[in-house]
Amino acid sequence: MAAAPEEFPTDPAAAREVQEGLRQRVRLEPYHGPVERVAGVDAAFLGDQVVAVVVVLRFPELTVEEEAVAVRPVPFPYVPGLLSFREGPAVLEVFRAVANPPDLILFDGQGIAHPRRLGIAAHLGVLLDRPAIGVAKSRLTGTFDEGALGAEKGARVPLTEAGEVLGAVVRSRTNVRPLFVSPGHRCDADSAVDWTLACCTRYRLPEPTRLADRRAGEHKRERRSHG
DNA sequence: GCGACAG
DNA sequence: ATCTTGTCGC
Repeated sequence: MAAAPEEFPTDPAAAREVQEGLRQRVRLEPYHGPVERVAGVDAAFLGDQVVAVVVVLRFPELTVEEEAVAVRPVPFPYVPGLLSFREGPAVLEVFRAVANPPDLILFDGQGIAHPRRLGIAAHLGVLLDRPAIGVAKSRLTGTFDEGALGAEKGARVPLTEAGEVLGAVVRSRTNVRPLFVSPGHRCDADSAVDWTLACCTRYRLPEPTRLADRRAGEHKRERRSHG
């Protein structure tokens, strides 16, 4: 069954209203697991199509247990702050193909570190009703003390806005650009950072998100050459 | 009015 | 996000 149209409007103004309503369903609380499965989600674009990928890993082994792909037409333009309306429908569809529900989900984007506190990880975390974390490669909103952020892996400094803690800027690897981690749903800033770091090995991106990103690229490549 | 702006 | 090879540096 397709998502109800009112949940994913085609109009930016209506989309912002949906966010204002859903933000009230976000639950910020410590999350201590236990985690047996961690999923990574990512989306890629090919022409007018969205390629959504979810990779489920075993934790703490971080070995791939299953993956799924969904392709759908792009439903919304890219508008800063409304990313989930562009990738959300495809992501929800790909999750319907996942056999074992993951205990935790890592998204490529913001959690509550968003203008209306409903980045893609918060939005989809609520709809999927699962602990979710936003792991973004760059900042959308919020400020942080750049000088206070150490260069060593594990270093972190709070990302705030008007005194509110939105998440943290985290060094996932020594001497690499930091990640912007924020809770999406059913976790808080500290646990979000801890779980994210627990999924980081030798790369800047945590394994779940990194593998989903790689898989999305592979599917695009083969889909581009064939039919 | 002038920037900033996840992917 | 996407168009794209080799190359510099830890």
